[in-house]
Amino acid sequence: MKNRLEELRKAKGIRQEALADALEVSRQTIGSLENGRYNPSIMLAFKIARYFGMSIEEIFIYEEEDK
Amino acid sequence: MKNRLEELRKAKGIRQEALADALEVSRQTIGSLENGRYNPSIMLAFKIARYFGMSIEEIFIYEEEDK
DNA sequence: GCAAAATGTCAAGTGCGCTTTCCGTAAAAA
DNA sequence: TTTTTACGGAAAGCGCACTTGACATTTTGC
Repeated sequence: MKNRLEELRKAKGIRQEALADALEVSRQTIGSLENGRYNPSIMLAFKIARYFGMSIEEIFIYEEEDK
Repeated sequence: MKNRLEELRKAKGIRQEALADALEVSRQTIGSLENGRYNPSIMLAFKIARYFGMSIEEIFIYEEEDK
């Protein structure tokens, strides 16, 4: 799964830490999502989508081949 | 988080086991989601949405308060 | 060039999503 | 009544999402 987190965050001109605070998660979680180390839980995905005023599908790109 | 899984599954007239097979998860996972015992991972949410031809937001209803 | 700010990343710990296995119950079929 | 079908639910185990903490590296601004 790919995502547009880094792109969207930079478009807002905020730091990882500020986004983390707004979403009530740790800075490491934001960094890990941006770098694709793991996928968000669905609750966090909803929070992120709401924060950016977009749908989950617009931010997270589902890719078949999973693993 | 609430979801419309049971409603959508019944509208399709299929059993929990058939849905589980289609989504490549166990029957217990479907039952647990329908009864709200836990939330799906975002990968499973994407699979479910694709299976029903709907968006994640149309199937899973995000609710603030939770735990 | 230097210091501070922002990000990358590792390690250890907690909790949950999902699995397999097993048993209980209700309703329909026989 | 007995058997079969569909669902509910619990227990144990595994891996991943997320945390705190610490340190390394890159980027920014003076």
